[in-house]
Amino acid sequence: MYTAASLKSELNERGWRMTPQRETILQIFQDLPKGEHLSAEDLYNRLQKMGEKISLSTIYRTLKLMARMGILRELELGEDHKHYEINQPYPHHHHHLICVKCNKTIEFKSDSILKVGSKTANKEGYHLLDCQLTIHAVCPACQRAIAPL
Amino acid sequence: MYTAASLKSELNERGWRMTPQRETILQIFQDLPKGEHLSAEDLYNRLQKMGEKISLSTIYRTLKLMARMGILRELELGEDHKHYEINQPYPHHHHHLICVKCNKTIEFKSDSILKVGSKTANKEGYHLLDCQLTIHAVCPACQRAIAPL
DNA sequence: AGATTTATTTAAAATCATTCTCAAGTAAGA
DNA sequence: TCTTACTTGAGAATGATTTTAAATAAATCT
Repeated sequence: MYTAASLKSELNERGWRMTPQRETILQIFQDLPKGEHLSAEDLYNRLQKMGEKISLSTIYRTLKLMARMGILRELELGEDHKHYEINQPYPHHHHHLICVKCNKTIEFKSDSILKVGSKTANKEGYHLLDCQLTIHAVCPACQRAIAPL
Repeated sequence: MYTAASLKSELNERGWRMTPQRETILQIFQDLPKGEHLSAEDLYNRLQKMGEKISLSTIYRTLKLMARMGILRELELGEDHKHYEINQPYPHHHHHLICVKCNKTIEFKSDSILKVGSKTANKEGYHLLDCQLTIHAVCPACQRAIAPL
C-alpha cells in the first residue's frame, strides 16, 4: 500500500520530487473502488469536479511515472486510450477478459498466473512491476449479433 | 493454420469479401519467422518493397479485422503503436516480458496460462480469440542505469 | 457471361490521445 | 534563506489511427 510518505521517499531516492499534484493523484487511485480504472481524461474530469486544477500534461506525466514505478497498472481495454488502476498485490491482483467487439470487460483472478509472472521475470533477471493476462474474446451478446466487424 | 481459402470462406459466411489485399497481408504474416511481429507501418514498408501497392488505410482496416477474427494477435509492446503477429495455436503460443524503460521484449511460453485463459472464457460464455500474459518489468541493464523515469 | 448490389480500396483530410516546449513555479538540500 | 534543477501549466506539435467520398471490384443473381 503506497502512502504519500512512501511515494515521497521513493521519489527522493531517485532524485525526483514529491508534489501536491502527485499526492492528489495517488490519493484518487487509492480511494477508487476495487475494479475501477480511469483514463487520463477520466482523471482530469474527476479532478475538475473536485476543484483541483491539475493540467492534462501533468496527468499524463504522472500516470506514466507511476506506471513505471509499479504503483499503477496500465490497462489496454480495447478502447483508443489507456486506463489505469492501482497495482494491488496478491489477493486483489486480477486480470481482464475483454470482448473485442463491444469492449465489455470482466475481471477475474488467478494465483497461478502471478506465479508464472514472477518466476519468468526472476529467471531473466527482470524486476517485476506488473503482470496481467489479457483475454480477447467475443461475449455471448456479440456472438449472437450479426453486426459488422 | 489459415489459408487463403479458409479466410475467404470465413469472410463470405459473414457477408464479407475476399480481396487480393487481404490475401497478401495474410500471406506475409504466415511467412514471418516465429517471434517476429509487425506494426502497421512495418507492414506498409514491407509491401512497398515487394512492389505491392496497398494503402495504409487498408492495412489498418485489415489488421483490425484479422485481429477481431482471431487470425492475428494485437500486441502492446510499450511503444506508441501496436504490433501484430499470427495467432499460433498451442505449441507455438507465447507471451511477452517487456522492460518498461527500454521496451526490450522477451518471449516465453506457458501451458498453464493457455488453460486459465480458455477456462475463464468458457465459464463466461465468451468465444476465445487470444490470451496473452504481459509482464511489465525492468530489465537488468535498466536497473543499473540511473536514467530518468 | 453479364448485370446488380454493396463491400472494399484509395488518397487525403480529420481526429484525437499523448508528448513536447518553454517560461514560471517550487521542492530539496546546503 | 539561497540555490539548483525538477515540475507544472498552457498551448503547440506529433503521430498513430480513423473517417470520408468517390472509384473499384467481389459475390450473387439472371
